[in-house]
Amino acid sequence: MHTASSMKESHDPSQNLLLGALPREALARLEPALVLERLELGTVVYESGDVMNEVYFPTDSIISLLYVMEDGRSAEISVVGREGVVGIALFMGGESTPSRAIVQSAGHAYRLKGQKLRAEFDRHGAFHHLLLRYTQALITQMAQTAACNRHHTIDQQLCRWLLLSMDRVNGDELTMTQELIANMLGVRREGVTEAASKLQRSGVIEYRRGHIRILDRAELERRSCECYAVVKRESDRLMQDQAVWSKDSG
Amino acid sequence: MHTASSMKESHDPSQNLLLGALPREALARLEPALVLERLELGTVVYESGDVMNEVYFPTDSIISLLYVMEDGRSAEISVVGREGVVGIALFMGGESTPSRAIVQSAGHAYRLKGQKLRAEFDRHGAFHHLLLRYTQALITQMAQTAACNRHHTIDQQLCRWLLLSMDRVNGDELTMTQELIANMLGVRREGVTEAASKLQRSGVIEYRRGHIRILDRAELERRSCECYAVVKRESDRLMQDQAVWSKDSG
DNA sequence: GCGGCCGGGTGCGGTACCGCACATACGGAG
DNA sequence: CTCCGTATGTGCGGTACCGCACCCGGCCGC
Repeated sequence: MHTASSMKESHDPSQNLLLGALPREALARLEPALVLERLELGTVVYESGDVMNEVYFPTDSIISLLYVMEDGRSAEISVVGREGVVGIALFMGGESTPSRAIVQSAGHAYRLKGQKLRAEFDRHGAFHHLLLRYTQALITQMAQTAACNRHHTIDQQLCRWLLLSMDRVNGDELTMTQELIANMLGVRREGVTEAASKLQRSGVIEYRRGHIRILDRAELERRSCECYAVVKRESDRLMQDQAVWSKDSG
Repeated sequence: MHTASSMKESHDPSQNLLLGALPREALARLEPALVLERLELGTVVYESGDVMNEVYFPTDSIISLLYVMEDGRSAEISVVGREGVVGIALFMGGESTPSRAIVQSAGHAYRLKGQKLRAEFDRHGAFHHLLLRYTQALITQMAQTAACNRHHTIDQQLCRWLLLSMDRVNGDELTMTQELIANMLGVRREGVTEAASKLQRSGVIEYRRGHIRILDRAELERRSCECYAVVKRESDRLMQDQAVWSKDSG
């Protein structure tokens, strides 16, 4: 009874914000091809260089796009939740990317075959418009990550990362180890431990063996680098006028 | 007489590889609207947040996309030369980005009004296809930059950066100060000085007050991190089958 | 040919992070 | 309740880079 997930849940494609922003007709065309899927923590959705055959529209799961270097070190380049879609290379035309997509927080996503995706994309209606705008938001996130990696401390980046995750999950608790976070940020686990215990001592968060609860979100935002706010603002700007398009033809 | 630029030069839109890959009819439609422009070192093509009104197709100039943070520190997130176009937000639908575009190496570019760009883009032919593929290549470059910023040393990154610049310029000489390079990489000028003088002592490059000449490209590639090769390989993959499309309808 | 400016060289102390080694303790499985 | 795997805490020496201060000297303009 400590989480809602033990209760009966209802699922609907429009819980994903991209799908939810589509006009009725467009969503109706896609709906028969959307397959609800449960994604467990750590599942690799795409491996670097794999040819993609489908895309995923998360609802309550979070998927990280991770770069893995030759020596095994890694860095997260962006994170995708209900606001987005994993597998943009399928409509951008590349069929694969050199990054890995891995489930960072267990949950659900709707899977869509590449062929169906492209059929709707190629109608050049709301779906097309929406996916390109989302891609631009994703680009902003990657660019900000690049700059953030260069200039900001682990303390700041941990705050940014917690905020990005919080925005994509229900409730105020995240299920993930510090080791995992370290892999995402591309830093040592001990560095995350230190940063996290500072936050805990200050009463900003509270954690125990793989669970993190946010206690003071405002303070978290204050301690974060500007990168969180910049990405959020730009994402909101790019996605806000979906409503306008939803009224047009699909 | 120390550079070729004092001689009579010929300019043609197809010197830009994206324009050059277009089928005849498509290029013919765009050509009347393409304006050749000379871009001087340091010119700011777009400022962060500016509404874009045109895009630029470089021929022999190089334009850097730079993130500038609140405290003034900066980091290059990608670089665009004759293989690409500056201003993707215009066709992706966002109209602006939070990054600055600045001329990193003087030269020429063809300017195209946003309206004309969109008209051709919205025909959903070769131009549309080509620009989306290019955008994916750009995304790869940004992602690699993010990871590179996290894990690689200044020495490695300087090599990567020199190689990326060399690929976009005619000849074996670059005109740029170490201060400028430092801004691009987001590091101290002294750090670049040290890395560069190591390369000079080893006979890999040779420089004097704002001019860098590459003497041993193979060695430069050896000393670079993997990031250069990864980006190059993926770029080539994404752009190679332009020819296929050029034969189809424009 | 001379002065000044700007690009580059060098040294110094400080810090953030690394890699490693090992201690501790939570909390699920039995 | 006990055991044990694994998540987390901590310390230590090393390094890459930072910010600053200052010098040097090529090169341009007069």
